[in-house]
Amino acid sequence: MMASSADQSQLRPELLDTFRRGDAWIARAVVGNDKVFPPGQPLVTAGGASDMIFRIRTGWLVRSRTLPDGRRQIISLYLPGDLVGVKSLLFTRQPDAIECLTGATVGVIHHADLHRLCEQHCEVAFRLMWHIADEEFRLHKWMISLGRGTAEERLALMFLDLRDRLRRLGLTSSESFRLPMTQQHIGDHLGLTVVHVNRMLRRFREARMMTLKAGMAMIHDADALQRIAGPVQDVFQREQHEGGVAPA
Amino acid sequence: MMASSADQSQLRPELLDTFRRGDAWIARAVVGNDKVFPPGQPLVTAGGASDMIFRIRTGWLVRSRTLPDGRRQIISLYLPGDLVGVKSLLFTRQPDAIECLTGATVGVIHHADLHRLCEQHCEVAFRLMWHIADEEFRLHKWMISLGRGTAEERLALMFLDLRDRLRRLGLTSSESFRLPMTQQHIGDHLGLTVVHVNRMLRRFREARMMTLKAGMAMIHDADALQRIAGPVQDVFQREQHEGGVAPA
DNA sequence: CGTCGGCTTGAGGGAAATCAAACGATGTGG
DNA sequence: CCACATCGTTTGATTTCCCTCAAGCCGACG
Repeated sequence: MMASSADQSQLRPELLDTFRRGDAWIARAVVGNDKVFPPGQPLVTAGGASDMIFRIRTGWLVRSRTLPDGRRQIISLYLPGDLVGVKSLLFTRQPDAIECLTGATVGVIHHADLHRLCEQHCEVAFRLMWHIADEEFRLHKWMISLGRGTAEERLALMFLDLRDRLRRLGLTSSESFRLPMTQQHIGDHLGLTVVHVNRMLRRFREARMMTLKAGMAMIHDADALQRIAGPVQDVFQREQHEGGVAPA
Repeated sequence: MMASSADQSQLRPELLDTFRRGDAWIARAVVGNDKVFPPGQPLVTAGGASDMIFRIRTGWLVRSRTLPDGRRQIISLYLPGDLVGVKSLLFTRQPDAIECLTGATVGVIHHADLHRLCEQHCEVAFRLMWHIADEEFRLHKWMISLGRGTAEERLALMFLDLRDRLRRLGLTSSESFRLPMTQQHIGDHLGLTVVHVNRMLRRFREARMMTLKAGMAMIHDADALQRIAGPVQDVFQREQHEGGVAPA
């Protein structure tokens, strides 16, 4: 069974069991409703409506918004195990597009079924609420990075964050992982241009901190990345590294 | 009765009634539990725990995060009618500080009471879920602004957004409103330095678009601001102004 | 009257954007 | 099999937006 991100989060321990049961109900509901999407395929288009939510089995999705003049912001990345589109339960339309970064297989649940499930098992509603809260939690983190971080800090933070997320999911145990994003994607996520992302990556490479090549990210010196990202991380992330990074 | 932001949002109409009932229960629960805080007083400190949530009666609150080197990001602004700290129901600790921008009176509900209320009336749980979803919705909007907007765009967007929020709450009907933020606050919210905020404000003033003086914001040319903010607004906001801003 | 917080303005520097072009893979069709 | 088109990456030169540093100003307040 795939580990859930709740295990490592700040979820109140007394709620963990409720969480797990809700999750299990949802997992059961999507069995047999898998859909396969090719890379680049939109699941939801900007300004459109939707009557289903998704649970990713394999592949990466992104939520993004594109401005009329072409500027684009990738708001969040979704990995296997994530629920996607939960807010569409509440809102008629939504201004973001959700699309595949890689080929992806996702389980589909229609709103009607989910509503029924919520009524029958209130842990499901709880699970959905937790999902939204967790996503917001993550957004807070990125707000700091976007608003106050330098290009280096944003990059370092992103790589460490992805490594940790993938580890938690058991999708990698080493310091290297598959990263199915072009440098353009990375720029759109971090609010930088491709050109500048490229330059910063070169700097990381030359400092032997990490390499990004052929869709593979390899972290050579996690401590160094950690030192760069440290200032823009939140209290909890910093606490985990307190022992390793001794202050002068 | 104060208008709620759900009225103008994309909340599914069939849920509006549920929303209102949940809101009413919460409103009833806070009666008589008012607390008064002076300006600058923290309600929740970064890294701390909390066993209560708040509903603002009067005054402004901010959620902010401060980095060890002094950089600061104001993540969100809370106005009268807003619920604050709802996510603390789910998480043990949280990395943000929540504090008063002005003197404020807030209704307090303890987690225990809220839990009971949720069990008795499931509309309450729904109301809480909507709150989190709505806040996330708003964060998405700011991500674009922070990641891809210019200083002018961010400022214009903020003023228009605040004006609209205050109008919806019935706290202003004109183009001017009380803005209890220093330019430092504004900078911390938009990811800019005070100095640069000041320069951009001067530019707005010299272009006779808007003035900020003695804690009062006065919008003189809303269309012009709208033209500046337009590109970084979401589809829905733009649609509202389509008629007014004819394309060339 | 002095000081303190917030506002304002100037001068200079730096981080990231823009503009432009070349390069390397990968794929495709003649 | 090679011409060539496409897509992503890489690098250089230049510009611009915003930051930093610094100082003066204004009103509030003890």
